[in-house]
Amino acid sequence: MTVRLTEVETYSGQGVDPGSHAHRGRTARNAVMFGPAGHLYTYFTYGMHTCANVVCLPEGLAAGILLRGGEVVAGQDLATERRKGAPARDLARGPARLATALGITLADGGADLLDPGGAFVLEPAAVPPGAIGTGPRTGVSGAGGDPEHYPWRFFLDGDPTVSPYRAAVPRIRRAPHRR
DNA sequence: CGGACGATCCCCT
DNA sequence: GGGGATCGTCCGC
Repeated sequence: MTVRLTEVETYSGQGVDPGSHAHRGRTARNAVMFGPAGHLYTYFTYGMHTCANVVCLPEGLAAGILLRGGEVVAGQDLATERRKGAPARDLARGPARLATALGITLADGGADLLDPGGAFVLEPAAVPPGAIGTGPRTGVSGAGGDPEHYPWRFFLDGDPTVSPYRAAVPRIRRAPHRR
C-alpha cells in the first residue's frame, strides 16, 4: 500500500512553537520527537484518532512533520477496507484518515521510516517547481494557529487529496453522558 | 453542499 | 479533571 503525500504541517519544539506537542518539553508522550530524525511519532487525539508525524532534527531537538493528506497510489483495495469503503479521494485525505489507510496505530510510534525493511518506509519524490502552496496550520488553537507567525502548512496546490482548511474551534464543555 | 455537533480516551496538570 | 494537530453524520438550504 503506497501513499503519495500531498499535504503536511511542520511543528517545532524547543519552546518556540506553542502549537507543538513538544512545546513544554519532553514527556512520555512526545519522547520520540526528541529522538533521531526519520522515525515515526504517533499520537492519539479526540478520543478516537491516531495521527502520524515524521521526526526531524538530530537527537535532543524536537520537531516533527504531521502527515495531513495523501493520494493512495497503490494497494487501493486494502486502503478501502481499512477506511470502511470511503471514496478513493477520501482514503487518506486528513491526518487520521491517512494513518488509518496506512494501518498506523499508536503502537507503531518510534518505527524507523528510513529502514528499507521496516513496516513503513518513507521515500523522497520529485515535486515540480512552484507546485507547493503554504498556509496556516489546521485546527491549531492559540498562538500556534496564527498564520502570521506559523504559516507552516505545505501542500500541492490544487490537489484534490489536500484536506480542507479548518480554523481551530474553541471546545465547549459538554454535559456528561447520561442514559 | 456546508455548517453544527457528538463521539471518546490518552496524557499532562 | 479536562483539553485536544479529527471525523462522520445529521440536518437545513
